[in-house]
Amino acid sequence: MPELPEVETTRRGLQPHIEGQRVRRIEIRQAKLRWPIPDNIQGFQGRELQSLKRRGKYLIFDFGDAYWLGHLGMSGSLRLLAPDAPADRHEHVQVDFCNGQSLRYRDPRRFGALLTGQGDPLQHPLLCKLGPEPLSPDFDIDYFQRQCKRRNSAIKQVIMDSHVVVGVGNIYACESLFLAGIHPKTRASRIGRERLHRLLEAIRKVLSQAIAEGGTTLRDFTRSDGQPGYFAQQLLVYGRDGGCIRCGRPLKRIVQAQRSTFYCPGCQH
DNA sequence: CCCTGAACCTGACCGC
DNA sequence: TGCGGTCAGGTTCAGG
Repeated sequence: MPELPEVETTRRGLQPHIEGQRVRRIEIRQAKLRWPIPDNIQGFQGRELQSLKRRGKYLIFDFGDAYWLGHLGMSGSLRLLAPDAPADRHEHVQVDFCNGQSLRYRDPRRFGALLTGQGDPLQHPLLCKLGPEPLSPDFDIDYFQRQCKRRNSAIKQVIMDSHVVVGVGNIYACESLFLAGIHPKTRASRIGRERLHRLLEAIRKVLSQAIAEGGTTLRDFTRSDGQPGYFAQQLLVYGRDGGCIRCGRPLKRIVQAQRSTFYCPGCQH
C-alpha cells in the first residue's frame, strides 16, 4: 500500500491527535509481523509521545529517550478509532492514549513492522544507511549522478533502492520515469547528467504532488481519517492499459525484479 | 562492493 | 460455488 506520500499522509493525519499524549494501554493481538513486536513495548505504558516523525517510509514514534519504529509494509495502515471500537482479524495492535484516542495498526499481509529502540532513532540499523530524503536538498544532482555511475542495473531498480534515495516505490518509480522520458530498463551508469537531472526533478514533482493529494488510493489505502487519497486519478502510466496520454501508443507492462513496470515505448528511451 | 532472487503473508480477482 | 493461478503499494537477507 504505502509509498512515501502515503506514509507522510498518515503521519500528518495522526500527528495532531497523538503528539504530546500519554499512553494508557497497549494491546498486541498479533506480534508476528516482519519481525516480532518486542515484549518491551509494554514498557511504554504511561509514557508521553513527544512527536511523530518520518524517515523514508518509516514512522518514528519519539518518546524522548526511547522510540518506536513503524513500517506499513505492503498492506499496513494506521487509524484512530474510539477505544471500544471492535477490532477485525487483521488489526494487530491497539494503542489507547489518555485523551481517548485509540490508534489501530492493521496489516493483512503482515509485511510491516513495529520495533522499539533507545537513543537516537536515526542510528537504528534500519535507518542509519538510508539514502537522502527525495524532497531534501541532500538529494542533489551530484550525489545522484555519483550513485548512478557505479550501478549497472536498471535505472528503475536504482531509484527504488532506499540506499540511493528513500521513498520511491513501484508506482512513483514508474511515474517518474515516464515524466523524465527514460526507459525503465536503461542501465543507470549509462544515463547522462542532463537526463538524470530531469529524473531527479520528476521524482520530486511526483512525490510532492502525491503528498499534496493525500497519497494514492488503489485498492484499500485510506488516510488516517478514513478518507481516500486522490492521486490515483493523476497516475499517467501505472496500472493503465490504454494509450499513452502523450503519444497515443499502447502502454506496455513488463516485469522487473518481480515487480510490474508500466511505461510508454514511444516516449521512454 | 554490486547484483539477483527468495523470503515473509493474506486477500482480491479472473477463468474454468 | 469452488479451485487454481495471478497479482498486489516493501525490503531484508543470503549467496554468487
